[in-house]
Amino acid sequence: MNQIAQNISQECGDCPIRHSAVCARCEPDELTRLEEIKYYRHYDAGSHVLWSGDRMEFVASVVSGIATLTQTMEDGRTQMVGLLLPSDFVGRPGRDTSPYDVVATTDIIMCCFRKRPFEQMMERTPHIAHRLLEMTLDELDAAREWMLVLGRKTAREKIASLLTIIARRDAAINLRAPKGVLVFDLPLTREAMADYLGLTLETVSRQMSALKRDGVIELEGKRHVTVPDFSRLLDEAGDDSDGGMLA
Amino acid sequence: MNQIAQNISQECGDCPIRHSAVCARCEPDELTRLEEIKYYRHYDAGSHVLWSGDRMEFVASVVSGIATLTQTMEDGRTQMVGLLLPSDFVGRPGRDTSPYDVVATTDIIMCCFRKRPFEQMMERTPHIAHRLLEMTLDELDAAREWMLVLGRKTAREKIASLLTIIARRDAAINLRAPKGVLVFDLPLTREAMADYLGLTLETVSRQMSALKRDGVIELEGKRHVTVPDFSRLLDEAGDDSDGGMLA
DNA sequence: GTCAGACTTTGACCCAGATCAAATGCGAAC
DNA sequence: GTTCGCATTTGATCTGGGTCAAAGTCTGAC
Repeated sequence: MNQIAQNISQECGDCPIRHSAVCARCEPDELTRLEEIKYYRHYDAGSHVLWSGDRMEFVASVVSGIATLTQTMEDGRTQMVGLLLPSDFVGRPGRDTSPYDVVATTDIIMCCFRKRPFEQMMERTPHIAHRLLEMTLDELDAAREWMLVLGRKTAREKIASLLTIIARRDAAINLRAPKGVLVFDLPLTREAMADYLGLTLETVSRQMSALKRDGVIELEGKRHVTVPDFSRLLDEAGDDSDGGMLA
Repeated sequence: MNQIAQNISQECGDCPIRHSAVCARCEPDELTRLEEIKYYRHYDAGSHVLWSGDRMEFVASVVSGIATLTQTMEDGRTQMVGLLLPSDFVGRPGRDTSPYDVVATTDIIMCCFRKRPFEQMMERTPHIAHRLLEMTLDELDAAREWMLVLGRKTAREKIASLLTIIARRDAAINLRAPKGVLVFDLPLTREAMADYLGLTLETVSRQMSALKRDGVIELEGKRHVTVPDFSRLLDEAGDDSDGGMLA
């Protein structure tokens, strides 16, 4: 299941998420102190990072890979409430049980900090607290955006909205503007997409087929997606024409 | 429309939200500095505090009354993404246009801070930044809880969930435990409830009638609600039996 | 007291998406 | 290369909640 990660002792200075994670604003000396309390951890695709109700021993940043935050009702209905990408933060200072299941969708590496030392450090270094506030506000905006999707959009618009988000993220990683032709891989199964969108996997599949039939997307295999015209996809998502802006 | 509030110059020390708003953690001297940059503002029921896209000149705390945060699509579909109760915070340091409409549901009084001075003050007083982080994390949890409601619950469960929230809040204000018999007034119209729940007002009305018929609630007029057995209501909401806990 | 207008309830019907069921890939293990 | 298991697609049917329409009901203004 979960092993202590490869002993490639990484230095924060070389870290791929150095400039976007919770440590983004830290000065070199602060980074040094963080390095003392951090450790890496690897999780296999499909394994649980945290179970809802679990005691959390640490907070962490996703270094690589993708994880999901989900809530499940007693009868098994589940709703994804967050998609964790590299640099996203897991856990809440001052709380010690997780209200959500955190599941690795792909193999992931997490940069973990034991909770107590991290909390102490947060009190002493405003750079961390400030960055965490900023990230939390971004997540809150994203959650509210998603409430509109869940509450008011049709199945087709929901799918298009999700594709839009993934396409944007992918473009951002590759330092390209999200417009024109875009190509990316879906990091989620149809079932995970359904859990994100409040749909069934059958409906997800049907709407993917419909978008393909209508030329909004092209599929190669199940996961490899080409968007011939990003603005067309935006229209399908029902978003404001300008497409809004992310942080 | 909006007038500068009654000139009852309030002192922070006597403020009803003194211990739960963004200023909750402030020391007396910090409060003094806040008092210098704050001003009260009154909005009539039904009026807009902010329009989506507006430049925000201030951030603010709700002192009394209820406001809503909503998002609207071009074709008019709207989704409420936040319910602002006394002590809740409006606005985001570091951003200057509102992504949402903020509408006063009842007459409200806001304690406003001009943005620039507030931001400067936040940098100097960690008590404010820390409290704001805490409040934002709570809101994020609430938003995620709401994603489960929007994505996976039936209309009846949605209504019961909303009633649960309002009943809990009301019990908290009156310093009573949320259990047994509860009585409160609905602060929202059927349409606002629908916008919150991702339903139509007709469905809201039908489900309210159904809950009444089934003895889960009693109605006196349209707004005055009696819950004879809170645990029954919790069951209807489909929440975990323990009812979860709020901050 | 009554009138106008907004809010709410109720009914009839319809449809998007759920449910149930069966094929169809498709990759990993042997 | 065959087989097993899983993800996905597709089809048939059902239904919860939406839509359209018509009554109530309440409140505040006069």
